Amino acid sequence: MLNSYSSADKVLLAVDCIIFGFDNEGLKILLIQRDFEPEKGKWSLIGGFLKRDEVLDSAATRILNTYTGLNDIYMEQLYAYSEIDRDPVERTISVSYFALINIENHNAELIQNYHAEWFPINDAPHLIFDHNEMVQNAIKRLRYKTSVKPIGFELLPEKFTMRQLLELYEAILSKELDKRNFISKINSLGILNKLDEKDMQSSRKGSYLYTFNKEKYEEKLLNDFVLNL
Amino acid sequence: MLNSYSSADKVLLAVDCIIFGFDNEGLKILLIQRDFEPEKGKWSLIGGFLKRDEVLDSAATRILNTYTGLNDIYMEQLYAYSEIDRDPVERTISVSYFALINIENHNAELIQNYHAEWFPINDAPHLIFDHNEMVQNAIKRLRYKTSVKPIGFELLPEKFTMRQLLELYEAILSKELDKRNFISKINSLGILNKLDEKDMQSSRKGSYLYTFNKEKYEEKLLNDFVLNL
DNA sequence: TTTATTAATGTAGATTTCACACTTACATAA
DNA sequence: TTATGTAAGTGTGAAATCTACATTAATAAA
Repeated sequence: MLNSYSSADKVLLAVDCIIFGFDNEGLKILLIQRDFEPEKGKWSLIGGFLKRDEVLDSAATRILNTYTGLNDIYMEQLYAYSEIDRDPVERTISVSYFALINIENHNAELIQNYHAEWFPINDAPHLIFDHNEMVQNAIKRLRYKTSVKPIGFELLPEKFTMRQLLELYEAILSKELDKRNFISKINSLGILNKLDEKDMQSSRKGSYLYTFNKEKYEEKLLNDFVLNL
Repeated sequence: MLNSYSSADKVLLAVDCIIFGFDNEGLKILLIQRDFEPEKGKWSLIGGFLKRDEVLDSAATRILNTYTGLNDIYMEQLYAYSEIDRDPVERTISVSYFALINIENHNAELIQNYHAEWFPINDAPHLIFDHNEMVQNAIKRLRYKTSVKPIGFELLPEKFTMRQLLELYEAILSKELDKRNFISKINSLGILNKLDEKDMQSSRKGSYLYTFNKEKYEEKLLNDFVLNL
C-alpha cells in the first residue's frame, strides 16, 4: 500500500512571523534575540511551535500576541520551508506568516522583555537558519500586495498625511514615486477621508491629515484591483 | 522557557498535488480513487506523506512521478492546510503543490493502475477532506500566474495552433477573449515561433502551427510581466 | 512685511487598451 | 472547373490610462 499512515514520519512544525512596521524612519521588521539554544543570542524572527490542538493561523496570532500584546491583527500565510537541516536540532518544517502592525501600538514592555527590536528592512542583522530568506520572500509578497489590495491602514497612525502614505509606499516598493501621480491614483481608490485638520509639524503651511474610510477600505480588500505605482 | 523543542508536538506532514492538464475538451485535473481507508474509493488529489529525509519540493515531485511517470516537471508550493480534523485518522498538515502537465505525455498505464482519471475542472467530483478547497485555490493561483508569467509550454503539445493557445487561456481564465487582441498581445511577448507548417484538422484553410521559443520563454519566466487579457 | 519652506494642484502628449468586421485560403461537392 | 462553405488571418480608430513635469498657496519665523 502506497500511502499508509503508519510508514509516515512525524515532524516538528514551527511558525515564524515576519512582522512589518512603519515609522518616520521607514519600513521595519521586528526581530528577537533568541533566548534558547541553538543559536542563543542570535537574531531571529519571532516564532514558535505548532501545538497539537492548534491550526497554523492560530499559532501565528498566538505568537504575535505573545511578543507584542496585539490582537486581531491580520496575518497571512506565506510559505513552508523544509530544508532537512534548516534547524540543526531536529527536523523542523517552518511555515512563515506575515503581519503589518502599527509600531506605536504594540506593548513596548513586552518587546523589551523578550529582547525584541525593530530593524530597518535594509539594515537588519544576519538571522538564524533560513530566516533571511523568509524575510526577502515576505517583502516580495508585501510589494505584490500593494498592487492589488489597499494597505496602510495597518501601518500608519490613525491620522496621517499624504506624505506619510507616499513614504510608506516608497519604502515598500523601494523606489521614488511621483507625488502628484501618486495622490491622484490613491484618491481614485476612494479609500481616504480628508480631514479639516492639519499637521503642523512638517511645515509652515501644514499638511492635511487623512484617515482611512474603513468601509471603502474593506470593500477594496475583498476585490482585488490593479494599482500601477 | 517559551520555545522549548521538548514541549512541541509532532505532526504528520502530507503533500497534495493539483495537477492541471489541457486537451481539446478544456482544462482538467488529475484525481485518483483512494485505495486505503479512510474514504477508500472516494476521489482525491494525488498525495503522500513527507519522508524524514525529504524536502517538500522533493516529496511533491516524487508523488507526481509515482502516479504519472513524469520527471522534471515544474511544481510550485501553494499553501499549508492545517484544520485540526481535516484528516480524521490523525492530525495531518498538508502542503499543496500544483503542476502543469501535457495530458498526452503521462504514462497512461500508471494512471490506470492507480485508478486515476482526468476531470474537467468544472465537472469534478466531490473530493475528500479539504481537497476541493485546495483545487479552488490552485485555480486562483493559476489564473494569477497567467498574468505575470508565460504558460502553455507545459500544457500544450509541442506544436500547437493559435486557437489552441487562445482556448487554453480562455479555459484558465474562464472567460471569452477577443481573438485579435489576444494574438497581438501574445505576439508582443515574443515567445512564439511561427512554423511554415499548418494544421489541417481544424479547417480547410488550415492554421499555422507554432512552437514556443524556449529561450525567450524562459527569459520571460525570470522576470514577471503584466499581461492584461 | 519679507522670507523661507513645504503643501497643493492640473495638463498635454504618449502609450495602451478595447471594440469591432472583412478578406483569404483551401477542401469539398456540384 | 466552378461554386460553396468554413475557419483562419488580419488592422484601425476612439477611449482610457499613464507619465512627465512646474507653479502657486499657506503659513511661521525673522
